[in-house]
Amino acid sequence: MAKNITNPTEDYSKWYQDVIREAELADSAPVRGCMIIRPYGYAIWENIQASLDRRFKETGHSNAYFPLFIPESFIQKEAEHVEGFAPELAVVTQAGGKTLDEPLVVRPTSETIINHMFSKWINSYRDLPMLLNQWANVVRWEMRPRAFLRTTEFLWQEGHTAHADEKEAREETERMLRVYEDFAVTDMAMPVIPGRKTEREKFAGAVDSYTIEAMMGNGWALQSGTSHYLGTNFAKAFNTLYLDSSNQQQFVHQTSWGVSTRLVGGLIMVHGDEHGLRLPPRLAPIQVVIVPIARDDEARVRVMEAASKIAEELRDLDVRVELDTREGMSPGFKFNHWEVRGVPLRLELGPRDLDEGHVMVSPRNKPGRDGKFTLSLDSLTERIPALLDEIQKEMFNEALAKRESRTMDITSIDQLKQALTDAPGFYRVWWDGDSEDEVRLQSETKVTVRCIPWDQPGGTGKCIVTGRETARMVILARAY
RNA sequence: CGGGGCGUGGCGCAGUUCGGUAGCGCACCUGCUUUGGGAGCAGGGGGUCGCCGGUUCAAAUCCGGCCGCCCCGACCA
Repeated sequence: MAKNITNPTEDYSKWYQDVIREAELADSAPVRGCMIIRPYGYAIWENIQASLDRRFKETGHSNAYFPLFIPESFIQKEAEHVEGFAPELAVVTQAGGKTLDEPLVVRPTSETIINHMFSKWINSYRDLPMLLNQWANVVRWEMRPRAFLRTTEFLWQEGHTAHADEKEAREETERMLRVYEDFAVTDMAMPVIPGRKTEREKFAGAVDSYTIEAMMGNGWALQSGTSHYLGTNFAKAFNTLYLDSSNQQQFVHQTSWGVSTRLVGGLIMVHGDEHGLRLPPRLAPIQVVIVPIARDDEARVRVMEAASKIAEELRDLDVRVELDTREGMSPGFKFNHWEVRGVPLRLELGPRDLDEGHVMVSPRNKPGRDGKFTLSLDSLTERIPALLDEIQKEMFNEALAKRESRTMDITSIDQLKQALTDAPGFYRVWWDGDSEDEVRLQSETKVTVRCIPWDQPGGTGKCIVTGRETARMVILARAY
């Protein structure tokens, strides 16, 4: 097995950290909970950004940038918002050698500062909808940091929109969750369950929160993206008003939505295996790596020439190719090097292959000798892009099959407890409980209501906690 | 904040019980031989042993204090 990587079945948390280290995705920082995102990890994030940014623009949003520092009083203007965020704020009280008159909060999210500006910019219904997004870093002083999944400072995008009425704002909320769903499925090859959050799990300050929930390799859930209908809560706190066509003052209806570098953690845990990282081709910084194999100088010249030509031809097709020209390393070492880093396709090219007019192809999702096959040199430009598409689909199907095999229908608390030890995963249950029931369930079993899926099975059943007949099915799981 | 563990070259660790002036594996550098699944040999560089204080002829080791990190839990994207 892979050196230096704990088997995921043995210790999942350790495996996760091992993969991050060995694939050189991130390193720990001198400040607790903070993380250095290394070039390879950052390249994945850049691909995530590029793909999402395109989708945001396609749905009419523009990027802007709001400041890192927010007056402390802003946070306090919306009651639920303060309550939710106060415990995890980093606050600057000293600057420029003086104690500040008003402390500055390092943004945990930007609803307040954005509303402050919206209230200045929005005057008329003609100014609406206002559709903004920003790529930024935020800080939340969480108690329990985990690389990528919950770091003190993290990178994300936060969309903030203002609309004339509830209907339009709710459509936006749903639209953006669908954008996240499509991104997760199409680019991350990560199946997700879109749905609504319960009262207890929703965003501090929102009327309704929606989420996409993904299952990680250990059966736990990862909240992978959220979209909130904020109603007029922030508009009221910040007086964000517009004049409608009949000259009446109205509060705007707002949304906010975000995904973060947490997605990189999701990518690791949905697809990673005992050999390390596996990246879906659409997000892989390197989609194809060519490992040249040469015994002597003469062979080296021949092989390098052929390899360079292949690399060039594939690059012309916008395939992200790396030619591993490093010398003095055995092919085996290189194979492992790229496997740990999750490169979807590896081409091995030596004198023998050249003589026979082909390359050896090793797809990362079928590691080892058994998964290898040959492709003729003249078929590469046609086959490689197609293969990348196939791998993308296979990875999604594999992840979906895994999730389905670990999703069960549960009808009682006892059955739930049994399932938690036997088969950690997602549990579909009928649910008519309230926040208190959720708290009780969590303290008893550690699971939480991940979401009320949009896709409901229909029919009714007995609620797992109250015993009442209900038409609402929810997903329970342990969560990161 | 509660529970557990750990601080010794870049990484992983041994040495601490019983004080004697720091070692192993990997990585790194040089050379030669190698190269189809993590190459071999030879040579080499790198550590005030988390910090402060104490005991002692002598402290990684003993004593006192402090700091930090990791894991598990409550909180959370």
